[in-house]
Amino acid sequence: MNEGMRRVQVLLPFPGEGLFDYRVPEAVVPGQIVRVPFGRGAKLGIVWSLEADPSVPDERIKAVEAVWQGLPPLVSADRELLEFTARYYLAPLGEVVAAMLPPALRRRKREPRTAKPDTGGSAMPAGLLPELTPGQRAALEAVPREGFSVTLLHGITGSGKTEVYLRLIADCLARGRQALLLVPEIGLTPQLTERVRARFSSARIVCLHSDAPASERSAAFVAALRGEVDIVLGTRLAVFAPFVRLGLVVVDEEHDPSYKQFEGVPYSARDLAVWRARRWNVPIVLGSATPSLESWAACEAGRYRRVALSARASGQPLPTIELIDTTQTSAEEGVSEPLARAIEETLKRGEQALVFLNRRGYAPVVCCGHCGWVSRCPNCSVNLVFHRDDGRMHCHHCGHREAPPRACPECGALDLRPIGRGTQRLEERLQALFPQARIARIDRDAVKTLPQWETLLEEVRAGQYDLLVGTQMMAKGHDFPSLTLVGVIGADAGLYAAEVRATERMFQQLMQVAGRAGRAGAPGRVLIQTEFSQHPLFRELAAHDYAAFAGRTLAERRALRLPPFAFQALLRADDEALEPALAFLEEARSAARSLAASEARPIRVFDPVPMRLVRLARRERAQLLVEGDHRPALHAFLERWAGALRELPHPRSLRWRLEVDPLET
DNA sequence: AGCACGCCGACT
DNA sequence: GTCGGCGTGCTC
Repeated sequence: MNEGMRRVQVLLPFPGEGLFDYRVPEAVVPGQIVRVPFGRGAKLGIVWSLEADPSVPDERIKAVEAVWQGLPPLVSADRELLEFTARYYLAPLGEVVAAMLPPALRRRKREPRTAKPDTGGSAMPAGLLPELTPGQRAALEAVPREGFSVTLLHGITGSGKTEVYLRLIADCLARGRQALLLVPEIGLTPQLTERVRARFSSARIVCLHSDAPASERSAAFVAALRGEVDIVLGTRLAVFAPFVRLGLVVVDEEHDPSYKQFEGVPYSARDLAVWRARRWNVPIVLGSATPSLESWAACEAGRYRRVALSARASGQPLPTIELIDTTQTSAEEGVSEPLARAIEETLKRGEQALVFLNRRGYAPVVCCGHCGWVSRCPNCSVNLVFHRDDGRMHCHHCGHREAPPRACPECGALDLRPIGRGTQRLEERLQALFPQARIARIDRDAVKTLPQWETLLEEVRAGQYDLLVGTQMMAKGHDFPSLTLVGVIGADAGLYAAEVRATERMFQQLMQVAGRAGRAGAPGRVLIQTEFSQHPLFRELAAHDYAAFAGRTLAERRALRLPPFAFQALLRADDEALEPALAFLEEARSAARSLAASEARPIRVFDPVPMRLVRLARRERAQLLVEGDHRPALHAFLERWAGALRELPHPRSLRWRLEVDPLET
């Protein structure tokens, strides 16, 4: 081996473990960013260990192309974050580092130039700060500024959680430390981004999210690695942003399912954020009006602190929430008489109303009135949704579209009807009821791009619309000053669903959408149409009593040994047909049973079953659930099981993946 | 993931 | 007779 060179292990973004040996100059330390020859090309990697793998002969070892000396090495806490992620989610390390290194940076041939000496300076808040409410002041006093702690900031909508985050961040920056602020979706929170920028106008802030231009992501990563950043604001992928002096982590809307990654390594950014805060020994704040039951239970167990903000910052009362029993009142074309009357009164007062229906399109299915034929997707096990705008039937899962047949393909009858209702049909109905009203429909079909969305939000705020029809896009934290009425249609879907988290989701969504009503001026009113007005969920919702909902639901989960009182992993398999997928899972189950037998603590291995949405994009899907009451024990089992799974033979066309802490089972 | 090599269909 | 399909195998 060459003089002055040593052999080290380099971690590369790669589908497997990604650890390869290279020769490097003596001075190299772990964490250093290097560019290495790989195959015919080259890759960016991280010096991982000074211990090389002796089984690879020296003559096969290449020398690194360049050590990017201008970049400080990734600190050990952040290297350990990658290792933990790989271990916890049973993913190869190479795939995890691929989630961290921005693609544009990986493509770079040369090291990025040393940055302009950016004035970090004071980075202190600019201008006059809003006066804190007593609740906010108490919350700020309750959050420790040093050492690891998890605080659940349970603040009702409009209670001023953001102001608490901003003060904590200011405090963190004042101590010369960096803050990480995670948000569910940047696109949906332009207001938060603006507020952070306005408040810390002299701070170095980077935004990290998957829609950001590649070069921007790359530059943000480099700046963060160099410690030339005060605040990292971003979506789930920002949980991997490198830090050099992290001082605070904030996860806004911590219950939001978009913290969960589905493609690639199936990680939960919220959970990793907590791990990261612990490793860095810094406080983390999880904020939500409707916390996840996981976090709520952690408070009950004394692992997290809970701080409540229970009054609106404006002093406004919470909206009144009333139910409309649709078994008693007919809801013609979806809009009941009491709701129609309430909308009319609202419009008369010159205020805005929102009707929430979480189903886009015109009608969820087209049906033959003669033989009962229904429009099915050829690729998925779902009905095709009729859309009025292009007059075609759409699959909301695989994107398939087709024109509706003139006559029934089964019986030839000329009696095809759109059945049920989506936002387009609701809009039509509302326009018929209120011909003068200016209606905006807000769903993914009407709002396709971020600029479009921002323009529309602006127009709504400027009062260019009287009546809004929207899906869950509408539910997330936007302020509409003259919106005083919210109507909810078709809220019952989650109520008796088999999904463990269906009611939790539904409660969260209803509470979020209810929070849109009456934020600035007049008091808000929420009307919910339901067939199940006696369900306790609605009583709790009407009382704005999240604690009651959480307490009742957690008691149910405890009794049934469901999460968060059990830990789960889900093995999914898909293939062109269902049988091979089930056969693979059957083998996997046998392996699991024999491994589980030798575990000290019980591991429950369930039967392979077809997934609820069994066919998706021409593939048939099945799954197998395993559960344990003790997380370390489940993990010990999962590690052994994952090893066995990799040895299991299966047809080439079959794909499988193991998901730890699945959100949906 | 890239990017080779490697054996079977329609074309300048 | 070639150009090119993507199956599978490897990368320190």
